[in-house]
Amino acid sequence: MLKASPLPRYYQLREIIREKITSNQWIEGEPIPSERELGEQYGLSRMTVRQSIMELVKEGFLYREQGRGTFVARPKITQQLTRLTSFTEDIQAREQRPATKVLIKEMCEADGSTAAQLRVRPGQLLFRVQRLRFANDAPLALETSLINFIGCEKLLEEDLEHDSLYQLLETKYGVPPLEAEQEIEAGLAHEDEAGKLKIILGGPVLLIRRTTYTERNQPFEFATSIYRGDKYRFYSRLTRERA
Amino acid sequence: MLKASPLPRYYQLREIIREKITSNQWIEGEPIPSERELGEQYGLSRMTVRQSIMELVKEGFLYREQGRGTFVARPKITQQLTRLTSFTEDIQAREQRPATKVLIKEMCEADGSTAAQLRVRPGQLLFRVQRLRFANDAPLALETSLINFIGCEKLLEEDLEHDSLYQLLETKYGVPPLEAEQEIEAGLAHEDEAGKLKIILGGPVLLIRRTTYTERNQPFEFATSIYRGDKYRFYSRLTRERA
DNA sequence: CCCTAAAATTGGTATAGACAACTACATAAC
DNA sequence: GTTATGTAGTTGTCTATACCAATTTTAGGG
Repeated sequence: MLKASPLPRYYQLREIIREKITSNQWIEGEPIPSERELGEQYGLSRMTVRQSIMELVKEGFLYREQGRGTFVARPKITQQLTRLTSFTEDIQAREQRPATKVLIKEMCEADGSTAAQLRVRPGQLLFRVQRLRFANDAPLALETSLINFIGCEKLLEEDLEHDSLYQLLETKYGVPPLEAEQEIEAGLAHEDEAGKLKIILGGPVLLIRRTTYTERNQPFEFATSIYRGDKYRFYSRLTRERA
Repeated sequence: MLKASPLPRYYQLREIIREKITSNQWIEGEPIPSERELGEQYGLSRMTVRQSIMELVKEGFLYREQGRGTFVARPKITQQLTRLTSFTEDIQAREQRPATKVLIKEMCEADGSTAAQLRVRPGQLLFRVQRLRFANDAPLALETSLINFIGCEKLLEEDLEHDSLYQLLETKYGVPPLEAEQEIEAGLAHEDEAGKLKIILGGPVLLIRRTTYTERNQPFEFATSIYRGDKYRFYSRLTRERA
């Protein structure tokens, strides 16, 4: 029987199952106990067990076949790399060592397109930070973030080379990043970018534009990043409903 | 009261709600009826209504705030462009006109890395098709697919310039594409690719590798695509759990 | 031995109800 | 006027149950 108070039961069971999978206690391709069995084992109703399992199916850890059972899926890269994460978390998930150098940190006025993305009026004061990002001491990306929320000017005081911006926003400012929309395209490094990323002029780069949302579906960040094409891959997972 | 027989009730209600949103009957930022209200309206229990709503939340059509209600989200590009789709469906969602020219269609033997991806032994006979993909009559991508399933050699007889491969696999061959894992990186066009895509040598391109899975988590396709960097953007949506 | 039919098992859908956590608003107390 | 407090309404969690659909297993019959 799982304890009731701190975290929801379906959450606790989900993490227990996730642990069984990642620690290889439950073997790839093999069935896990049925919903009814798990319910009995942990003293939970079938619907609660079901919620735990369905979330892990959506994340790609399990797959189900009606009438057959629930099975452990082959480990996938995307299980680790498709959550909304900060640069720090992303690079650590890739088992590299992240580092950051702040190039610009200032307040600036929103131009037309930025204002539209962040749903503010043009001219609104935004916090702007440009950071050069490193992985294992090699420059990997040049990232420019424009951030808007009430009190965002306090970010000027923060040490963004050693503290994670997303961490600060979530814990100290009450602006948890919950969702993001990204677009990715291929481009060539211009002179300034090539110099900062230490690649040749015209080298391949990934251009990423991200709008990040917090509670109430409110966009608070619009970020433009340039990643070295030879050192960074982007991963994604797609699903389709059956007919 | 929704009818019982053909499709699940939560599915019917989900599509009703989706329609209310896309037709602007329910307004962006405004609350939709509560779970209990919807249940009463359509003769459904609260948990059934909840399932419909939760799926639309995951797709980005709605967002919820505990204690406040469920609200219509601002329309997002990713609502249309992050499902696992065929090239045809993808280009149509972007409101362009797709076309295809088949360059190679043959059976070939799996090399080591392909065999690992598709979980077969090296030397296994695979169906291989290379297609040049067009949007609005301009070349957009060069795509090479390696496909493995029992009877895949029958694909040699198919007209892959006018029929959708995924459509055929799902309806005629019993191999529905259900999930895919992709990796994306930036590169430069080589001579052969530049010629076929009608871009200059060294132009920016997106390199996409996709492994596609069908029932029982079985990989059946490994595809490598080269997209023109100046004409194609890739979209994705990321989410994060709250702390 | 093989084939068929029935039974058991599994996930899929759906219901009804309960309480908790949270928000907004009205009301009362200060 | 301002601050508590209560109340109603909302989503979040959880239970217990029932039946359906698909598959596997078992039992039986040839």
